[in-house]
Amino acid sequence: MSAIETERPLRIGEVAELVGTTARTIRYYEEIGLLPGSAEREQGQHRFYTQADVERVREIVRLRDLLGLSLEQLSRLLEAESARAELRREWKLADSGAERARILEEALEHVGTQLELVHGRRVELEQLEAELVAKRGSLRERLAELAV
Amino acid sequence: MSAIETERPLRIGEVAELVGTTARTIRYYEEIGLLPGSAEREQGQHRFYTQADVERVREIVRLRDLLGLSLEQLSRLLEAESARAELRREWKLADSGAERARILEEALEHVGTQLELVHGRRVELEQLEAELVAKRGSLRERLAELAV
DNA sequence: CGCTATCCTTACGTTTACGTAAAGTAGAGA
DNA sequence: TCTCTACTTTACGTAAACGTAAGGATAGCG
Repeated sequence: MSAIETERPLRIGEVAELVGTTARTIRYYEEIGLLPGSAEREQGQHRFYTQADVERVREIVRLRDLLGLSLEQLSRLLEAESARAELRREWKLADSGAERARILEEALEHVGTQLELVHGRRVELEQLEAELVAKRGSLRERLAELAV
Repeated sequence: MSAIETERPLRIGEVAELVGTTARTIRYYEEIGLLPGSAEREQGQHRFYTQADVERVREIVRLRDLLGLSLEQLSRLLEAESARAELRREWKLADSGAERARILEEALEHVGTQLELVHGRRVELEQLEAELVAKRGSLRERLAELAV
């Protein structure tokens, strides 16, 4: 998986295609603060993205599709990610172990929040699936009984 | 769970409260064909619901919240339910075993469709959950390493 | 039979999550 | 340096899923 090319910057259209969405959507997500939007970009200049950015967009789309949250709720849930990006920067500057521990603990909490939500959803779906399986079983039974 | 009272007909407001939604939503679902809407009701008369109707609404809301489908997609998925209600009526008239077998088989297929979708969703969520658990694990590890 | 709460229909309003069009600009390659 | 494509911003459009308000009718109770 290592790179032939050294992180060629991607344009918004390429990112969109890679992720399976549209440029408009990516701009929109930036507009509402779901995506960061590089600070050193001035009016009119093109947006450029790294591979990490692509991953981020991918994750957002994934969560959007899997959990049924509004983008605002998703935004709050992803303070996690936004914060983690921020923390990664801080990480490099932090020298004391205590500093680093604090950063890791925050990250842990964020992941915990996400996990709770995802776990809850999964359990609900599992429950529903079980009920459907049961229903199917009973139908099959009745069908078998008819075939005596 | 047996009844003190014999199926008192419910009004739309009661149903809404029981399910945790609004009367408007129930009317809307009827409007777009997601809910049947009793045929023998004339212009201006109140809607009345049975306990079975409540269950149906509950299931719709549940599916709406758990799967991220549009109401139209949900509608198609629930041809299942609508059809099954219809089939239940037919059931009482059907005398030949072959007839009954056909009805059961159709029901089975509908349940199968739903199950496929729900199962797929669950697997995706499970995958996501696993990834999050892994992430948490790695964070914990790094945190422990700091504390040596 | 009258009262009142809840319902009815009709219709316009609202939010979310983008789509789409227009007019102009940036940037990679020849 | 020119050119062409993919980008930029601005702004209006839209579909889905209801919310809400108005004006009037119904159903159960006393």
